[in-house]
Amino acid sequence: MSRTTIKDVAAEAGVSLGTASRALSGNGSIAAPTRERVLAAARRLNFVPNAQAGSLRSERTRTIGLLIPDIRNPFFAELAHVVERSARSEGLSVMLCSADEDPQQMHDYATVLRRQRVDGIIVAPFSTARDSLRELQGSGTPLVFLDRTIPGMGVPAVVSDTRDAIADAVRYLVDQGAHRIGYISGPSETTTGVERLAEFRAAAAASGVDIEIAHGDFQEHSGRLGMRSLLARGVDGVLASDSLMTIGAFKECRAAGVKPAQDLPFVGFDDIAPFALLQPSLPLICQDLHSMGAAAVQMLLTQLGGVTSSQELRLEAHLKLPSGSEADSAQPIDPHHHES
Amino acid sequence: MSRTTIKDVAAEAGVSLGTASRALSGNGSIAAPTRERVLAAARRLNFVPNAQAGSLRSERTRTIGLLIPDIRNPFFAELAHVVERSARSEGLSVMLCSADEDPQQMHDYATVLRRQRVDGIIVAPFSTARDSLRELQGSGTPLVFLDRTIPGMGVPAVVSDTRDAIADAVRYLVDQGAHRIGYISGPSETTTGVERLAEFRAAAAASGVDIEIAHGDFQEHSGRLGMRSLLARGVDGVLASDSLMTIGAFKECRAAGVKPAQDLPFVGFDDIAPFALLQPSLPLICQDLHSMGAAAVQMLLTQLGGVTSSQELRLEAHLKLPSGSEADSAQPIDPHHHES
DNA sequence: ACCGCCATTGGAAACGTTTCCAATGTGGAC
DNA sequence: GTCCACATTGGAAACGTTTCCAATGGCGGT
Repeated sequence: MSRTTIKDVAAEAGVSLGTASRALSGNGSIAAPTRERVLAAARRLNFVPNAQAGSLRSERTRTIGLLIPDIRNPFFAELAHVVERSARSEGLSVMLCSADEDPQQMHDYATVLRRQRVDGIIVAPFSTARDSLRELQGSGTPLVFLDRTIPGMGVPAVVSDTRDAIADAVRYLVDQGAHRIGYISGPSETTTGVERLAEFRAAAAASGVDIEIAHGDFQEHSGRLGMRSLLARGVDGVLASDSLMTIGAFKECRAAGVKPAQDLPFVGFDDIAPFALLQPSLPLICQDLHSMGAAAVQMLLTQLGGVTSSQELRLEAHLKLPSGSEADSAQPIDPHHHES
Repeated sequence: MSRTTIKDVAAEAGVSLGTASRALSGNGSIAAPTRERVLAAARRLNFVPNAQAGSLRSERTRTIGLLIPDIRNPFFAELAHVVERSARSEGLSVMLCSADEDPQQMHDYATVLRRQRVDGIIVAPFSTARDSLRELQGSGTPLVFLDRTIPGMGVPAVVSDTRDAIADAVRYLVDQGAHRIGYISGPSETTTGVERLAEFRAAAAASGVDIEIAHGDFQEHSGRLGMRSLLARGVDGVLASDSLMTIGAFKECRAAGVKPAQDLPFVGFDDIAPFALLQPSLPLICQDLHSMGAAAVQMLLTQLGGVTSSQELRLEAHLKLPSGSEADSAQPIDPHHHES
């Protein structure tokens, strides 16, 4: 049993309960020999402190919440991994919540996290979850938005700046001979959905190319439907605006007997591992996931330190073209194996 | 601020603290009108109970730990999602820990979960983490093994039974003309690594075909190395024993100018979404992820109920062949869009 | 030698729930 | 009419830490 409490440790070490606590938590002054004696006793008794009791008194849980739309989305899985590592290295545990792109579920999770009294929350929000998030904000929980944001809430955010990458993508599609570019957009409830669409429109206008828009919801299925609709509208180039819709669009092409990136100029989104299997490889808009996750944790830490800010950090995304296909790069086939 | 406590709610409702608690938690008898009054008061005050305080007294956290090797592995991402959903529907929160296939990290997480006093833990273990897990077990935390197990620990487990699927895969490769089949194995620290290898050996022996083994570690990189080694050894058919190594093996083929499943008969592992993008599509050994995750949660619930068992549930995996490629099935190209 | 400061320690309060126990009231059975 | 069982409620203890406060002792400065 872990029925061992700090009281037992104190007795074993021959000190008072308060002293034992100071030795174990590292707060308050304590003589080195005493600390050693307590630590030894704790080790001997295989003592593991009760986090509930500690948090109750100290009002800090050393735990943060991570509220993402869907862990099955490889983009968010990778992001979750990065956040988790960063947090861990700061001594924070992460409670992961995957809301299935559903505002109601996001609301429920927000309550769970509030009940758990997490020290702070990193969230990729929908605008339709604004009320739930305001509630959290009102309860004093430090928030950081990641990947997406909700303008006007005064919450600091880490997002990608996709303007140039999308412009590059449009230029690339035009170079490939496209005159009528289809775009599969994300939902208007997300800033990524709205902004990327606006950036695409602007870029297309600058290039003087025709466009067709299919409205999607960042799920694979809508990628399929979007591509189906765009094909019916006779586009000769397509840009999908997230990884799952890229997968869906790709599948639909296949079902329609069209080879994306060969028969049909195509640019996908997010550099997730399995895309590297595709032959010929896909042009992709890549986000700097690692920096995003790490930055979000740092921002949250800043807030936990009592500093309130509403800074928005924008990290450049970029267009990544297939290595050898356009003969514009003489790079080796197998540069370095381990991607991390 | 969420400075509102149950005491405030009690005052607002004009009842004692104990009564308020009974009304809110649903334990103990309480008159319906009283309960309504308390609930109304709680709503009015926007009261969210402090989980730490409750757990401290009740010795239950309504939280379980999920300890998996790597959330970036789509197999585990999907599994995590299923577990999370099942747990949530039982009113349990999940604390997700991703150990990067590293026993030391698994040990650290085990301590974190113990400190958090989670009610139980679902874990996909390495045998090298046996000591950490014994410690958990010794502390009285209910455990369930998922995907992998450690024999002899008396911990209930949910695993795939891959014997028949692997035999089918070997037969398939032979049918494709293979005489010397390469196998990329998982690490010997996992039961999945050991058992699948044994099953492969047995199936190959039964088919009278030559084999070559490359030892991997369930990471993409080792899939590459494994495939490289196997190609050098002149195999004419390959089976990779998990999803990440399938990705690695696939990439290596590409780098070597060999088309897997065309030039080289190939069977991969796990039916993860992006594999569906491949053209021609890959024969895959598929596990019943959904049932596995749900069963693990149910098993853990049983244990939380005080029943100790060491039951091992084995769910059949199966070989899934490319739909039309072998002309053995006349199925539509696009059966149903939404996979969940 | 005396005083005061600081480091160290012990003791106890406090955190916000749940749950145990006792007190009260209400209804039915005899 | 009396008594018992039961439902409901109030009050208080308990959970295991952290942290505040006060007490002790040693040490250097004067």
